[in-house]
Amino acid sequence: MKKAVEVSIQDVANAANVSIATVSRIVNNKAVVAQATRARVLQIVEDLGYQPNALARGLLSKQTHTIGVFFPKVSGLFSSTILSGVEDATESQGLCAIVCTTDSTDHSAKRTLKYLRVLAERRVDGILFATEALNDECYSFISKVKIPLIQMAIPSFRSSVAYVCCDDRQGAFSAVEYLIGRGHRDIAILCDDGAHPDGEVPRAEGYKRALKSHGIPLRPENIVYVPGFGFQQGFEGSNVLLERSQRPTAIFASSDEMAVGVISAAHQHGIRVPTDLSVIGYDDLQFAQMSLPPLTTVSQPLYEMGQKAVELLLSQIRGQTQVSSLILPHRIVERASVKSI
Amino acid sequence: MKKAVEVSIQDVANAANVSIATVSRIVNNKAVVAQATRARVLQIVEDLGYQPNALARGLLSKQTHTIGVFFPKVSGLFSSTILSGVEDATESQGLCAIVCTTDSTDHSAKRTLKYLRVLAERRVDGILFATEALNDECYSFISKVKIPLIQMAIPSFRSSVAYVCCDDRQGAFSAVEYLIGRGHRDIAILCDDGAHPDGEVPRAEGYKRALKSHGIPLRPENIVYVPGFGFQQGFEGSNVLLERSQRPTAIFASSDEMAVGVISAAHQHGIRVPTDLSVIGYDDLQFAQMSLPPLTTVSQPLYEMGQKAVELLLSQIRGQTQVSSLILPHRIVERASVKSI
DNA sequence: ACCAAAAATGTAAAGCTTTACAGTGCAAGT
DNA sequence: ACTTGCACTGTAAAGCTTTACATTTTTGGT
Repeated sequence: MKKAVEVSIQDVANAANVSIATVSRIVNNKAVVAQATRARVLQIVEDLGYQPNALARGLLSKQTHTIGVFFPKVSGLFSSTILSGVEDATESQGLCAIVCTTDSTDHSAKRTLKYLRVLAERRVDGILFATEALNDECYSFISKVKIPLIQMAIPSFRSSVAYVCCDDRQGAFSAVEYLIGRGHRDIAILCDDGAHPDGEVPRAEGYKRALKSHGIPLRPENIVYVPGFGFQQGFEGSNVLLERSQRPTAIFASSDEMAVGVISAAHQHGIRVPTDLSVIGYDDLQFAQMSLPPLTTVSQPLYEMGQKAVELLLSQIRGQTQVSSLILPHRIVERASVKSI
Repeated sequence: MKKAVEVSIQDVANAANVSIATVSRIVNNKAVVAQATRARVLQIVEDLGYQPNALARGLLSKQTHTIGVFFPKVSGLFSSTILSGVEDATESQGLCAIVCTTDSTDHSAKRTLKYLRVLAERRVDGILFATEALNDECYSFISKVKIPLIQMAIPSFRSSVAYVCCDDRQGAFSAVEYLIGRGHRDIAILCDDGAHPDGEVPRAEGYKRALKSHGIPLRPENIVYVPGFGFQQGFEGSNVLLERSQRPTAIFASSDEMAVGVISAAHQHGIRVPTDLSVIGYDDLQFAQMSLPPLTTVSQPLYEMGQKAVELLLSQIRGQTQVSSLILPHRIVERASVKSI
């Protein structure tokens, strides 16, 4: 489908009996032009429905006002909340955001690399990378083509790439300390075994520290690793905990989804939450309020994270200079899934 | 930040001692070139890290391989599931998707119009519009600039714009019929009062028809309109139903979110679901499985909807000819929130 | 009325591709 | 040896802007 009539700056210039330079100046409000001319040209722009061609502009200015945003998957509240922040920020800054999904099952990062190539060809101004540590091949590509990059929701172990996230260790620490403050001593944790950039599991670390700092001995069987952050993982992972003779009084789940998995499993075992078992989640996604009982959880400011990431990226794009990372504060939001004992 | 070294086709041509035409031919695999030349040039492309400039390409070809995707908001499972389908389809077709949020509270559609202008300047190949009926100003803009357009998840009342969605009336009919089949007679519906393109509320229509076709008299107080599809609306809207002396035995909620709102409200009233009250939802979002009890609901293939919409859009882009709309099938997925009586 | 300076406008190049058309060189047919 | 045709490769235009620089017009001072 050939676009019907592409009206160009030349057409406007002809119709107005001026040169294209003048039209350009008027459209971009750049230099001073005579009032009369301006009015006339503007009228013609209107009549003809002239739309400056962003491609030609970008070709010249070497700026596309476009960024790419990567998520492992986009169909989930975690990603989409971040994306929402990103989109609001880009919109208000006059940028466009291209969504890219990395497909975390694809270990060779083929899809990511393909996207990266495409974005490089499109000369995007920058890239936001969420949740997943960047593999080496991808990273070296990005640094070769010199596209500004910010990581979101996960710290970067490469000093050359800035990030914005929360301190998971601290968040976990707070969560466990909260439980301890409510009188719990036998506390289990459900966490993802996914490899963190540092090779550790920060939420498990925070858990251990909280216990230690309160002089509570660590029962190794209270730490259960599961493959992922989903409902299913929470459900299955908690079964082993719930079937134990000496059941923990509280479970710290590494995500809200897992937490509601735990609640479902408990329900199936006839264990009441929070009467018989306390549960605390992580993230504070929308459905934390919607669960029964409403979930007490560690709130991460995901929306702001998206916004801030755009700001950081922008200052990197404009400033050239390496920008510093940002650790956003978490906080506990108390609802009804934890009982004091 | 000026991009450091933009290596162009000319650079490659120089390094290889050929003309840019030859390089272009090789890079695009267009015409036949000598084996030796091809190899040499390819090597140099590699060495120099040449990336063809998509802007220049687009300028010439008048195709950007980019589409814009509009949602009222993106931070919710409904939108993000559709988006996921869209993204998968675009990725596999070598397109990029720009996400645009319309901000449904903005009745003048200022944000939408701004985005539309931006997308027009970028010469996107097409536009996908989800969930909301296009207002007249936006529509006339789109048709003026002749950008192919497909609507998703909501039928269009303009014959010139094709759409892909489910039949809500039918879906509601199925839901209510399902309840009737389980012995329910006193069935309430909770639905959004938002203006539909046709000015009717299709899910309420389906509800009425189902009742009628089974000879069940309609109790007007069993239809409650609420402003929106959220948890809160479900919660509050159901209160009036639950506090009635003669409580309905089943509630059909127009969305899963509303349905879990209903369940929460019921819980607060000491009413057990499904023992004392049956609830059926709509959409089958991720948390329908996660609720307690797991939610029986009308499943809409949102992911496929996104995929199909891309296909439709693409055939409109390529084919020029007006494409036909698509009604996707819904189905009931039975979980545990409805009891037979 | 004339000149300098200021204001307004025009010219042309550059930015990077693709592609129609025009070569060039060589093998094969006569 | 000459022509034909083929396989390759090069030239240049076009696509749409922005902008440095050049040119024209206007203004205002004397």
